[in-house]
Amino acid sequence: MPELPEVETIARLLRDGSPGQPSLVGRHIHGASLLWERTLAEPSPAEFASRLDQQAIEAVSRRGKFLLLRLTHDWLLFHLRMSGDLAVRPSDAPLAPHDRLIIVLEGGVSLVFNDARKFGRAWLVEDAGQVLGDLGPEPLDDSLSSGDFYARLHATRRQLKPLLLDQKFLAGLGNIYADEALNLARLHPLVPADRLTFQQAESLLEGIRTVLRASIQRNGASIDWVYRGGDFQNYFRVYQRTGLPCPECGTPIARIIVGQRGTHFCPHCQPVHS
DNA sequence: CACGAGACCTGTTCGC
DNA sequence: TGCGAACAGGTCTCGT
Repeated sequence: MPELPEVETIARLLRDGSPGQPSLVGRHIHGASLLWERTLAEPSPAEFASRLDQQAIEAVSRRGKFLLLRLTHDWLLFHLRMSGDLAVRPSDAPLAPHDRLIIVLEGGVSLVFNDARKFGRAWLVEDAGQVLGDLGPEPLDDSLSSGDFYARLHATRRQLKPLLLDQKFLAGLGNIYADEALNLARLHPLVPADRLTFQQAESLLEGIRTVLRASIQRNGASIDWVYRGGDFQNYFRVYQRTGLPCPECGTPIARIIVGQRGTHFCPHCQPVHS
């Protein structure tokens, strides 16, 4: 589940709370338990426990697919990878399957990191930049102009699909939204980036922003057993719709493998040339 | 520089 | 029903 819209949804939930679910902002940390060692990227478990003590959560935000908690002295960062999830639970709730890290807060609530596949990671660091350093621009940030985007595309000959998945090129897109954005822009996933015209670059940026905004509006997409309450999966045009008719022209959606990732597109609306 | 393969993991679904 | 293969929202590292 976790690409930019899903991480944004979780960040908003943790920051603003929801009916019956308090906000995390302003809460002091009363301890932590690490149930799967490798979930903690840094520091050591012992240092983690001692440094968390006496800090409070000051702010919650997102950068790319990272969830950022600004603490009194440090930053607590999470990356959900494939199956991670963050939720607030009563501190006396029993452990659930796949719980990996629990941060106990004041007021009888805990922040729980649950992750079936164990790919997700948490960092406690003084400087968030040391973890986020290489990330490309935020796609929804107005300071990214179509001129900038065109220039970035023309700096490489890489194929569009793998390029959009590269977090150094642009932060936050994953397999779903890369496919959806290319479809909206009517661009074939294998086209070399430096072959796009200015107009095509513009419409790709437009497609990226359109699909990300639409998904955030629907609280992201929920697939399989990881459920966040979002329903953008009901609005996919190509992702995981192999063989189903293109919403634009009715041509069956094709699936190919690009960079070892399933890639979905309409062979008619997204031709290889022009 | 750019690409592909393999690793890290568990769970679900599909084909025989 | 059973069983193995394929596949899944991500990223890192290594070899060519």
